[in-house]
Amino acid sequence: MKYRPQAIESKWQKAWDDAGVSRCPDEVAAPKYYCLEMFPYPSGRIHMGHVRVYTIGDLIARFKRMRGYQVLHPIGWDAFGLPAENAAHRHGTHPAKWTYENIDFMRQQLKELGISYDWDREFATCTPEYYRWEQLFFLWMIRDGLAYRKRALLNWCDECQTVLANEQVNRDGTCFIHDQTRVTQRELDQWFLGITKYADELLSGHDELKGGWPENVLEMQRNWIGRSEGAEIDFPLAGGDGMITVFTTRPDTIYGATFMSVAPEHPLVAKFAGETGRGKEVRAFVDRVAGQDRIERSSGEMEKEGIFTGGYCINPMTGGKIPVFAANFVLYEYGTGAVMAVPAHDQRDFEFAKKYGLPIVPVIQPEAGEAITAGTLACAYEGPGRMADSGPFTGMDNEAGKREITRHFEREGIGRGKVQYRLRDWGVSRQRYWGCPIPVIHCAKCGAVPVPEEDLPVVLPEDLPYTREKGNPLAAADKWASVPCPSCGAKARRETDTFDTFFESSWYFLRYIDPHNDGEPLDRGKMRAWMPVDQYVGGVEHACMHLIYARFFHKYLRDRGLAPGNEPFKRLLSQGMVCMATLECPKHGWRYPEEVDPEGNCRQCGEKVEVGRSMKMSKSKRNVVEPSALVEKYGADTARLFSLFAAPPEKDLDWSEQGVEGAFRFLGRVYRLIAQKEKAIRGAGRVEGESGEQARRIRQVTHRTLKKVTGDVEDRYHFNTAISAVMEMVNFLYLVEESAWDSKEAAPALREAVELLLLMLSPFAPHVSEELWEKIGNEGMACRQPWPEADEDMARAEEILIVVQVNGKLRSRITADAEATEEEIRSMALSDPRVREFTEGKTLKKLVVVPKKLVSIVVS
RNA sequence: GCGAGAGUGGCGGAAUGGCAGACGCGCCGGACUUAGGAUCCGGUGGGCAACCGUGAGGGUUCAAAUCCCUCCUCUCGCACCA
Repeated sequence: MKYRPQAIESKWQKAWDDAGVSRCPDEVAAPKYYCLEMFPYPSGRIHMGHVRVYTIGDLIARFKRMRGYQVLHPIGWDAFGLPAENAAHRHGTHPAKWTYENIDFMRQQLKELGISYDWDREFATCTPEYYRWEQLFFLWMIRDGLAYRKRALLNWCDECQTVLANEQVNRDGTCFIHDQTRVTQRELDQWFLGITKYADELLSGHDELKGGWPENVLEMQRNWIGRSEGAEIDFPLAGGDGMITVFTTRPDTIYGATFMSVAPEHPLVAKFAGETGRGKEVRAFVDRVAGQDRIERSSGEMEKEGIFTGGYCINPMTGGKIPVFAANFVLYEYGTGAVMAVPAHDQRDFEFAKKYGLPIVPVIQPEAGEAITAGTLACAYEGPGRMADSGPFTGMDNEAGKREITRHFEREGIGRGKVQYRLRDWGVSRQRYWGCPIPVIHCAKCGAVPVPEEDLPVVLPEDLPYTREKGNPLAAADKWASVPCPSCGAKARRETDTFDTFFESSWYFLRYIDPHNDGEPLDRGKMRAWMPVDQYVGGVEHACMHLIYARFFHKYLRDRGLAPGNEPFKRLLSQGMVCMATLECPKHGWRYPEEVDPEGNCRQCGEKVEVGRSMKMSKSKRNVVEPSALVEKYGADTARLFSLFAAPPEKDLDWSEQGVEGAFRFLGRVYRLIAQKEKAIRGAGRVEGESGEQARRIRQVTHRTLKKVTGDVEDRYHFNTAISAVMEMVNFLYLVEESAWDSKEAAPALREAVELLLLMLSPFAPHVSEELWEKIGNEGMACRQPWPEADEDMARAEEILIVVQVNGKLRSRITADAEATEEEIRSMALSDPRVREFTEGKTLKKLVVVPKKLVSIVVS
């Protein structure tokens, strides 16, 4: 009767596979449900984070299948990426070989977990069958003006020999992979996707996602997109041609603009400095600021400083001549790289003005309190108010003033209303080998020429010797790169950059619907049938990049008539990280398990090791747990149960070996309970009609548990409490007396209890549930049974415990008939002896009856 | 600095304004046993008690872990955004 998961699990994995329980036909024969977890990067082996996310997804998929949905639950591999190249450098292998070997290994690991994927739909993004279509999308984007080429300042890592996204730069200005390498700025020709064209819709689309997506993810996306409304204003240069254009959210304060701050990189800085003989000083400042890199410059703690460039411009409203400063806090990439400075109403400008002795002119007066003057201001007044000293706008409410002044700019042709985004267009070029080739040919005469559609795919040559230490071997692959220009036929050269790998992950969820279509990327009919993804599960670290890029892609493909609906992911579950408490030695800092002896002392110094802070599992911290070892020791069901039980899905999960033991013990308990009673259960009849008190009690527990579990899984996604409810039910069954199992009276109720227990457990711990389902003589597989409906009448209690409070303190508990009226409960409470002790001789002030819950009495 | 989230026993966590600490871990005790680190059963917030207890302080309410205000700490995201 011992629970031995290993034999059980391989048996049922094979049986499910043979029966095709998770295969999903294209034709939708029942309500569809598309359940998707973020696909893995094939880094070598799966880690606990994978176990967690795929277990959550599988629980939902299996539950929905039992609920009668036709569930699409696919898996694939996000297979292009830098780690493959790094591994290739280290081990002298080829990125392709490394990747495919990892996929084979990890596929096996996922299968060992019993995750119910439709493996027929599996694909890896590094195959031409997949990436050919994104090359096609890219050609469309060029044609639609959405993809364009731009010379741009970009983050550059010398070690990677490539451009990094802003998000790939660490806070300290180092590369996210090589944290010893400083990221520098480089100007390069790059391909960009015009994601900002969709900025407004990426924001307004949130209305559709509310309720289905966690609020914090929406908030992060809002901040990421960073919409601000304002105006662009042209400031003419004093005594010369040209102007400086600024963006401001406060056009109402323009009469108070007393100087101008521009980014040190702004071309006018050098111009002014040269013209006015301040070149040396200014250049020294600019060089110094350039040495502080971009991340540092925008890091808050940095001292705000600037230098007068020698130039002036004209405030177009006051006509005043105002000095132009180069300032380290102005970012060349944001807005226009120039800011009109209004020290009276912007704290940063205020500080700057104080530091450099620049005039402060208040132009907004608060409605209440004393009028502000330059002399009395201790800090900038950034609140609302009435405009002052503002020509014809004086006296106007400042919000109305924003609109009126902007209208005035537009009439005069000196400015315009503008919406500015923080979001920037997506640079997709990477100087990497292991990625999807950008389908473009560069010709000396014709420029960048798109590869004709009929010549797609541009296949990444996988037979290149992978020997270069740095940079992109594609750039050295002359044989591959030399081609005639498609337009003029002259000798030309392929683009040797590849796409950012976020390109692949931006549309894979669509391809799963039609993964083997070699005639077109997506089939419109199937898209309509299967989109959107009903439930997407993944880590919160993708809140901004992947989830915005994917939404953007989906909207673009929608505009091309390929993808239906406005949003690809209806519901999102952001699961927390898997963490592990670190062991801390007072002398040596954190240790990992093998550095600590069985008595809990540091092997190096013998000091007692303490349990330290919980940190995300990662190789670098050396606090990882190998899922395979876990499966080998305890079985997949235990690994799954533990990761669902230890924490609610959206919170971080603290790894605990003892917690795993607990999950294993529970499954053993279920196994023994049922295996021991196998015969009795097989022999028991079915519940029907009225039954005795014991049977009723058993059925009540069963149906209450079922109700709770169904609600927790379906509506609340509280998987941990669903499991605890099942545990309580098992504890209850252990306490049912032995004889009941063989009694004619109670045995049918116990049989029902066991059957429903196994069905409830099936999405959580599918293997052992299946085994026991078979053991007690049921036909068909547990995972294919419909999810049982709780019998409300059975679940209802006939007697209810009601608590009684006197003056807010709990004083007594009474049991009342479930149907008792408020009046009856009221008098029961008042006559209860325990209650009377506290009310005797006092006046009743108030009495509240909460039906079926409590009575609250106030006396004095 | 801005934004979001969190803070509950020795630990992970329960509790949709209504019995704080479900369930699990750990610990303690008992049973069974040649033996137990297996299994089964029981106990387990603090306090002798009245009572006290959900980061601290205030408020709303018959009733607050939950709602409001102030503050502290932690995590995450953004980071001088004009």
